[in-house]
Amino acid sequence: MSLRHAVLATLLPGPQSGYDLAKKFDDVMRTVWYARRNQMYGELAKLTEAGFAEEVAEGPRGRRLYVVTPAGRAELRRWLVDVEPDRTVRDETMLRALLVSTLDSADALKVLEREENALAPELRDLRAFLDQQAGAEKPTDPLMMGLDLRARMVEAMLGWIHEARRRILAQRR
Amino acid sequence: MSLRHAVLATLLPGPQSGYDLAKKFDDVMRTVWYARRNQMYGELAKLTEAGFAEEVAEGPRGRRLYVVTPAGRAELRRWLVDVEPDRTVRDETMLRALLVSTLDSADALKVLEREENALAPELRDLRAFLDQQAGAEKPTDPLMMGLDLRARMVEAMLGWIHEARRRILAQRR
DNA sequence: GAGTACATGTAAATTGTTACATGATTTA
DNA sequence: TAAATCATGTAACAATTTACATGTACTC
Repeated sequence: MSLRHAVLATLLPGPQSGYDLAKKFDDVMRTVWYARRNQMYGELAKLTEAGFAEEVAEGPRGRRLYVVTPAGRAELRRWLVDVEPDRTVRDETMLRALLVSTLDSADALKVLEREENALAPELRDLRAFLDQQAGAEKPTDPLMMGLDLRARMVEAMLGWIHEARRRILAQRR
Repeated sequence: MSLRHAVLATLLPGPQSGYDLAKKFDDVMRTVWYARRNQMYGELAKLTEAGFAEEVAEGPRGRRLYVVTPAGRAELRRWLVDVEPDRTVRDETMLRALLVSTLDSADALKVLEREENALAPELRDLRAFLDQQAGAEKPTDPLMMGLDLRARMVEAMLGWIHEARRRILAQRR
């Protein structure tokens, strides 16, 4: 049940609506803990009921703004520091990578190329953004740290793709 | 719905029971697509109903052995080659890494250290196994390729942890 | 005034988790 | 013969996905 804490942390910077959070999940959280728009509203309701968030204002178009309560901050800290992490993984990209080796070499190379074409531009954009932000005031900013981690992950995946291709081509002869 | 294809691929090498598959998911698939023991039985039933697997024998203790049918092989290939991958991620380790920056520096360093202590031995074991297997006959074996990918991912995460620690300590002064 | 983006939800179906139930065979 | 491991499942609950429903404010 990590969605609760992902939402709590995303709400931390200040009063935001479910819609605002959904956008942040699409932009920043997507590569870490994906969630759909309609999950936000349910989670905000549960968070409010539990006393970890509260509604502070209503804006135009029925917009409801929430903030994290002190109890919510404490809960987030408790979860990060005291709760033993659930290290189980469910990553379709990795699963597909693993299963590529069940294909014949032509299919395998095709699939690997598609992955590379999806990941290479992402890494380029990440690197460009991070380089541009280098030397900024806040090097420990969650966004910066998160994007740096993502860049390292994508780089590792691309390195693996090159190695996989090399092995498949070597075995062909 | 990747479980279906993860099970199909795991069943590929030959006749196996739900129990056998569960063990493989615990050992090898754990770092890619985790699934519980009791999910296997349900998935095998669905796979059989869909014609992608079939029961071929009964062993001792009610052990039921399944194999992948030709239709199952075709389905696995179709999914890998023709179905656009779902690249959404849900990774608690990455989520926690991102949220570490919401903590004060003492807590953050503590949490980073715990992660490092969990990952460093895993990487050591992976490297030892891969080095030992280097030069084996089957360099494109799914297990080898999967472990190589996992090693690269863990390495990337450890690199990020060191960078995160460096930034936190630098900001302290 | 039309189109776009904003904004919040609900219902049904699927997938995954937790807890429990049951019994067989092997090994010490 | 007791304990460990093998072996399959079900029921209730929680999380997630998909599809739908509804209406508001801004911008051209």
